[in-house]
Formats: sequence, C-alpha cells, structure tokens
Amino acid sequence: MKPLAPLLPVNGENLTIILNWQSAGNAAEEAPEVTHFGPTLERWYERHRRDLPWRHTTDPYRIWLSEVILQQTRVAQGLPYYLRFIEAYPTLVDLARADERELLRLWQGLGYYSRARNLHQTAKLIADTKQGQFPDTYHELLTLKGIGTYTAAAVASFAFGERVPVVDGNVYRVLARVFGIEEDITTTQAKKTFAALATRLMAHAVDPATYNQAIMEFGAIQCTPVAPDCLLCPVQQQCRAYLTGRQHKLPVKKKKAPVRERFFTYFVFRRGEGEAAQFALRERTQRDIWQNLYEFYGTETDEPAPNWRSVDVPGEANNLVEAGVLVGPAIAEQQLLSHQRVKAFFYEIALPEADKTALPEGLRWFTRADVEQLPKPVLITAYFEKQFG
DNA sequence: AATACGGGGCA
DNA sequence: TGCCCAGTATT
Repeated sequence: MKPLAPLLPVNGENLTIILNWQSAGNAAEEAPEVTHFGPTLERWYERHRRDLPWRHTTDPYRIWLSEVILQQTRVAQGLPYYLRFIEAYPTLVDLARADERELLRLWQGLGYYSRARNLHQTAKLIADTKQGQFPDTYHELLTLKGIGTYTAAAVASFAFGERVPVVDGNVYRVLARVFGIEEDITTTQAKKTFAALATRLMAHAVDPATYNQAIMEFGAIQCTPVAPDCLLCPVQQQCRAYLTGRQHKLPVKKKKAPVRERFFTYFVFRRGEGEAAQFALRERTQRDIWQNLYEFYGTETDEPAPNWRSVDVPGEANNLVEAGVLVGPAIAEQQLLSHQRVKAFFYEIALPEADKTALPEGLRWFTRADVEQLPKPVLITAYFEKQFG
C-alpha cells in the first residue's frame, strides 16, 4: 500500500505532486480518494464487522444461499431463515433433492417467493448437470436463474476471490455520497456510472472479497440511509457530500409517483343536427388538471360507471337529460398524464333544435365552429373528432 | 426502460 | 404513511 502523503509538503517535490493533481495533464492518473478509498474501508471493516455465519465460510453454496436470502432483505430478517435452511439442507445436493413444497414452506414469510423457486431450480441444475460443482466465475454465475449482477459478483468474490465489484443499494449510497454523484440512481445511465466507478475502486482494493464486504457493511452500519454517522466516519474529509453538507440529499432517487386512476362520465348534450348542431360545454375552474379548459357536462366516479343510468346526475341536469334521448352506446376514451390515467365515458344525448330547457350553472351552448376554437383537453378533442369530425 | 414481486422495521 | 432493505426477471 502506498504511504499516506505528509500533511504539508516538506520539499519542492511534494508540492509539485500536489499541484500536478490539479493540472489537466494528469487525466490518466487517479485522484487520491480513488486509490485510498478501498484500503481505508477495508481497515474500517476489520474493526467494525459484524459476526455473521456466512462470513465464516468460502463454501459457494452457503455464500449463494445467504446472498439470495439477503436480496432486498435486512440481515436481521434473513438470518433466522439462513440458519434454518442450512440445517434443513446442509449441502447443495440436499437442496437439489428437496421437496419444493417443503422448501417454499421454509421460505414462508420472507417474500419474493420466486427466489425460492429459482434457488431450487439452480440447485438441481448444478447437481444434475455440473456434478455438483458450483460455477466459479462471475460470467458463468450470471447465467444461473436468480443470480443477477449483484449476486454473481458477491459469490465470485466471496467464494472464489474474483476481483469484481458488488453494486447494491449500500454501494449506491456510499459512492453517491463520497463522490458527490447527483445522478438519479434509478436510471440506466446512473447504473453505468456507478458500475464504472465501482470497477475503478475495486482495482485498488487490497483484497476483493474484503473490500466488497467492507463497502456494504460500511453502508449498512456507518453510511446509513438516514442519520449517517459522519462525525466518526473514516472518509469524512474525502466525502464530497459531507464537505458540502449534502449527505442527507444523496443518493438522488426519483420516487415513482403512483399513477392515480380517475373515471369521468360525460354527458354530451347536442341540440340540433349536422353543421347547425350546438354542444353544451363548460369551463373547468377547480384547482385540478385541465384548469380553464372546456369540457362536457359530467361527473367523476371512483369506479368505472357501468352505464349512464348508474351515474348520479346532479339534479340541475335532470331536466336536460329527460328532454333528450340517448344516442348510441357509450364512447370510451383514455388519456395518460404523468401521474394520472383518466378514463372517460361519453354519453351523447340529443335534444330538439328548438329545445329551451335551462342549462345548469356554467354550461353554455356552442356551435361546432365555436367548439373548435375552445381550449379543450386532448381527451375531449379526441372524442369530438371521432364523433363529429 | 418500466414494472412486478413481499414482508418487516423505522421515522 | 412512505421509505428502504446484501435485486432479479419480465414486459
């Protein structure tokens, strides 16, 4: 390992080295934080590591089993399951010969049950076609059911010492903070960024297995999602997030906005025929989507309305509905917004040209030409084009 | 590129 | 409640 640089340059040579880091001429060289990061974490790990059963073995079967159990699962939750599985199936062949129902029974309560099925399938494959020999490279491991990039890297490094970095939720968090990466970690581009950085860091690790364990353990108990322990952090002074007070803002993760489903029922009141026809519309004034746009008379329901009779028509429109006749079946239109899916059902109601029934408050008659000029939601335009265009 | 897939712990 | 957890497979 390289000796740490003295705090102050003791001669011109050191000063030159420091200045060179700032210059563009050294683009090929790594910044000190990149080269020291791994070894620093490895030292931290030897002092702070938790004593966990899968850390006492290099048996690929046990490593694999623990990693699958721990996918999207906290250690505290997965640990008892791991112990029960090892007791029930001490070896890969035991697992391969297991009854699937019994296996799923043991998995009960852990969630993500496809993990258990894939576990069984992969165990059988290795037992039956590979003479029980666990694949020993990252790329071979990747081909197995239930083993993705994370688990392949974990097994390859922990069991076989391969120099390949794990990139899990902990790693995203630690790297985003230490290196001040503001990319949204849910994007494909960010995954590439983090994987590339992780690979560069791994190149400087003393021991691949220890380094991988270290960065995850560091994320789990020091660089935690909330309330990270920055005051006692070994990389505090190299951490971009800490130095800029942004540790609570990183990593950036776009929260998926749940798509709200909304159901609109519209009554398309039409007075007269053809070019002379008039349509009743009103402006949306409420603080909601489509504010100040024009739409037909209607109501919103929590569920799709089975038919127009089931819709609770406000009393003010009863006279209008009774004065006309329903024309044809309902027309359905749908519009996707960023956070909403609006499904609309249109019921056309024809009235005599000379009808004088009073309109509800806000509703007004518009000729076809007028309707064209009104600002309308795409949903309304689509319907109008389809029926009268 | 988005989404389904679980259940538990914690603020 | 919403977020997050030693992610992967599928659409």
